[in-house]
Amino acid sequence: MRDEQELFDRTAHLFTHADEVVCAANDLHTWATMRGNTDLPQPRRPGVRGRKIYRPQQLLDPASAPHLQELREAGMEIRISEREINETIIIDHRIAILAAGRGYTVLLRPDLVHGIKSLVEATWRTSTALAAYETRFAELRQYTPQLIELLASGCTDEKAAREMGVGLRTYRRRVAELMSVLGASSRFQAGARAREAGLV
Amino acid sequence: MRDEQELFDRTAHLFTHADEVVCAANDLHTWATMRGNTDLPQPRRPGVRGRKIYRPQQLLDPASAPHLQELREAGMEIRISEREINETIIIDHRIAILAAGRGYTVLLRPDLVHGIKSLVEATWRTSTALAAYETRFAELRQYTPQLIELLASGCTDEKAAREMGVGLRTYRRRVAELMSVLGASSRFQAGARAREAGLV
DNA sequence: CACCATTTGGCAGGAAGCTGCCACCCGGTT
DNA sequence: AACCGGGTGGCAGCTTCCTGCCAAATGGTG
Repeated sequence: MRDEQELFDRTAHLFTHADEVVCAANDLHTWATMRGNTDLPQPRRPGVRGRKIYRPQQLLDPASAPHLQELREAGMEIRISEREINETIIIDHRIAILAAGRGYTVLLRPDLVHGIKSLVEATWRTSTALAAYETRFAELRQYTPQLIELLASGCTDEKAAREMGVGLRTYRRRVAELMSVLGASSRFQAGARAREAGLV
Repeated sequence: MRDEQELFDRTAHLFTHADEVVCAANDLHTWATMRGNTDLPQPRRPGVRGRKIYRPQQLLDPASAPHLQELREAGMEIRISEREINETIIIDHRIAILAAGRGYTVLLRPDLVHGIKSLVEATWRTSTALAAYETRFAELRQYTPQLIELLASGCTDEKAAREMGVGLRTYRRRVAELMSVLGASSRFQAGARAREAGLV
């Protein structure tokens, strides 16, 4: 298929009957169009499972916030992947749609779909729930990157504080703050969670 | 294709001319057979890049050690993925081979291959270099899962040591050992790397 | 059993991390 | 000017973490 319109026209019926949809997207654009035409995966029927994988950039883009909100309200599970992902949709374990160049390819062969599905599932598992990101990260992202980088570099608090031109007390205060935000009670835990959240 | 033999017969020439091979396998069996018939990806020509992704189980299986050794000597890059992966080979960005059920499928369409490749690359990136594992992981794995779990739980060393029925000194020794394996000089860093390696 | 290597864990002393207290500086308000 | 809320950072005292040292336990070997 050559463009989104064609994809949309020919797959809309698949979505309306789907019991399970997994969808990975590098940018909102792809599915935004579809959504713009008709709220595609929505309205969703109860008992239907929908999952989406996005990239962190989406969270920083204010324009996409409403869309995410919409999806969440529709009961979608949303995760964020730090890794580059290929645009992919999998429907009911039976149908796989891959973005290829600027067209799309629909795969139906069960064995192929299964293979692709297992790859997507792997990405899903290594991704982070949106909630873990969003909750307090938006406001955190402004001043913590350097802090986390220093922490992750493994140097002592003293060096780190000097590095960011701040007193030891202040540095530690910020670490404590960060840990509280991450809900961590040890630095190891904090490190794990930071990494989990893709902040490292 | 229906079985390994057929796959082997029909793809051998691809390997001998390949400049880059990426390969993911859940068990050695798949490619072991091929290797048994003729040292397949080997002998490898200089300048050729070969990458393989395995599962941690391989490291525990003594039978596979020689094979891994062989691959490494052939200059293969080997990584370990904590995640379930689908058997996949990608040759020169042009050809993808997927295991499907008990047969195999060879894909040639550039767009499809590219899509699959990006998925495999994502898995590659989230995987851990064999070296990081093997060095001391084989023997470490017996008691580190619990250790990491305790560390990640955020409790103090004292509680953790009691929890795993071991002296405080021993517990800390193990933590130090783990950190050394992870190449971390702070617990935060260790947490981040452990998470990165999928050990959490 | 005696002998060895390895592992364990208590102890001690030091390094790093944590936090309450408080004085200080700064921009905004009254 | 006096006042105030918020961020800063030195200090002190405490907890936690780190590690070298060594004695005791453990587990094979000869």
